[in-house]
Amino acid sequence: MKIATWNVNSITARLPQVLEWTRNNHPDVLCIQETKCIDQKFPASGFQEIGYQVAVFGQPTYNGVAIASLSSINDVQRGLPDDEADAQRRLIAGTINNIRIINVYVPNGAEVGSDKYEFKLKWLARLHKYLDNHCDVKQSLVLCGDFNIAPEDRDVHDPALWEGKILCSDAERAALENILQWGLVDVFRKHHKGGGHYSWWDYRAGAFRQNNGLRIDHLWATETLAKKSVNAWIDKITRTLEKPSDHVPVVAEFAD
DNA sequence: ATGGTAGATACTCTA
Repeated sequence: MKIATWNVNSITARLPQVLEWTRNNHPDVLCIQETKCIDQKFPASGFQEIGYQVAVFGQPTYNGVAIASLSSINDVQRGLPDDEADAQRRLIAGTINNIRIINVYVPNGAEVGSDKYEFKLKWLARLHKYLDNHCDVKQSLVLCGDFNIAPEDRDVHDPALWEGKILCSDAERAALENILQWGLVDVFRKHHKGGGHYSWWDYRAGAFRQNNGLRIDHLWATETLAKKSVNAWIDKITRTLEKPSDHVPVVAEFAD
């Protein structure tokens, strides 16, 4: 079972690239963030043509999440249970081959201390509450997506530069650690202990060229599933393509 | 303290 997560920064702008990557890498499940696309316009047929079905939860211009899967997607949930009707669309969950998949696009937070920052911390607390009240830690479960947080300094190209900044602040890291403590394992870190592994590079100031990246896209699993993890990797090559997303796929493989 | 780029939508907002 191969599961991947990728913030594509617009599914319509990235469709040919996403379909080609999916055909070449053939994940069982691809969790997509920042689709920036209403459900009626989601290019579902493109995925169907290569053997995938999709579950989508989008909105115009911003946010939006989707799951593409080779097998059927059951018990789909769109949004957090305590979301307002017009809430930003940042979570979609479904059960595939008896694995509960929770795909999230955590708010960016803009700047430490801003309203958006407070919204981010509250959203993370609500995600934690969702796990507590609606998920089973003993089940095979994956929480993956764009977390918009680098958990530790080894996930940051220049920790001194980023210290206390958005994506790296203590409160964000603490909120993330609380969610991990619910009973999840960072599957990438099971296989790679060192620094220099990033999943996002800013479009600006030649960040990718200088490898000025952060590891903010994650794939976490409950212990039941994590112990079956045989490999995990970040597919950096997609960032070198023409018109790339600013994020690259994170992939994990599990024994059946 | 600010700029750099990209995407969608409508000339601005978000990241």
